[in-house]
Amino acid sequence: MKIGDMAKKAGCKVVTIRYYEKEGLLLEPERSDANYRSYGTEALDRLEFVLHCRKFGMKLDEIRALLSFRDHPQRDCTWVTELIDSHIGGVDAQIASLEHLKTHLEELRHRCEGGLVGNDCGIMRSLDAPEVCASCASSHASCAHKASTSGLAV
Amino acid sequence: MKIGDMAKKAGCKVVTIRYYEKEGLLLEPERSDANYRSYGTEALDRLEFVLHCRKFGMKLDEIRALLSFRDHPQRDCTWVTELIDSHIGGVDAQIASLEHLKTHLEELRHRCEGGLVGNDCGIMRSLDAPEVCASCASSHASCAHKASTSGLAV
DNA sequence: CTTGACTCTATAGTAACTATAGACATTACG
DNA sequence: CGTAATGTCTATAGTTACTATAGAGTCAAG
Repeated sequence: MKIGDMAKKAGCKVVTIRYYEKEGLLLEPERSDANYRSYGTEALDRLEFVLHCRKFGMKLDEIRALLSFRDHPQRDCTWVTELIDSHIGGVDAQIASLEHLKTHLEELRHRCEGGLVGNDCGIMRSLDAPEVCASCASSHASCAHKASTSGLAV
Repeated sequence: MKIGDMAKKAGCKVVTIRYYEKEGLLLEPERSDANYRSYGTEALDRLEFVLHCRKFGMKLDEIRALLSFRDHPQRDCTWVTELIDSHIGGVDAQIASLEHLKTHLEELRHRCEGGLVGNDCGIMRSLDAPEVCASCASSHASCAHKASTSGLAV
């Protein structure tokens, strides 16, 4: 199986496979006479594992750890459940933060119903000096987590 | 006002100010004899405008456009409301995607209640070959938007 | 046999910073 | 007044998970 075939089967791009290989997530495959990568079904399984993990929002570092666990299953997989738990927590925090942001954006949106002159636009004025909302001023509950990529879907 | 003072007043880091300057969001300030940046209140206002926009999740490119609108207010600010609207849409999509991801993570989490042996861990098995969920298989509704930074809070 | 599709490597770019290094300036303390 | 801590300067590299590009070699179909 050549790299393009595997990409098609796994539903990812060719460059992604090469990238994962360079990152050490995928093993270096055999090469053909023409130096083309040649894969078997095990390599495809491994790639799909990685892609599934990505869909669950895991970072490459975390996937690296999961792969080594997959390669050498130890006694206890407690840390795997902890990883998932912490992911759920992170997703919760992101959702909360986005909900909060949304209320602010909607508030901002209602400052201007369009067509107003620029130097009297309510939105622009609000961007100059927005009111502080209670939950923004007092707590940092919704600001707790770091920015991270989202937009992953299963 | 030196750069550190302004950073303190605006609540951002010194490096961020220098970065925004290099990106053309902030004007190049006067310099002291020792080549230190020296700012007035206008510079602080502009910085705060930028930071407010960032809290609303806007990209530096968008802020650049808003700044030039701020500098030269034209007749019509319709595009500002459109910008906000599209941001609200983006946030909605992100929330939907994260909610969807969360259900999958929770589903995954329940595969293993901890303490199981690695090579029979339900989570690991699911990562090898997860079931396809209806909304994942059929539609790409929740996968529509690109990954982007979130975690912004006002 | 040539044309188009596929593969290879290496490098640079993306977004919005963060971190580091090395040098100079200023401020506080004793 | 000296010195040590802090603040400022520039330039460069690193972060994440890819994406894009260039230039060259390989393969399959007509």
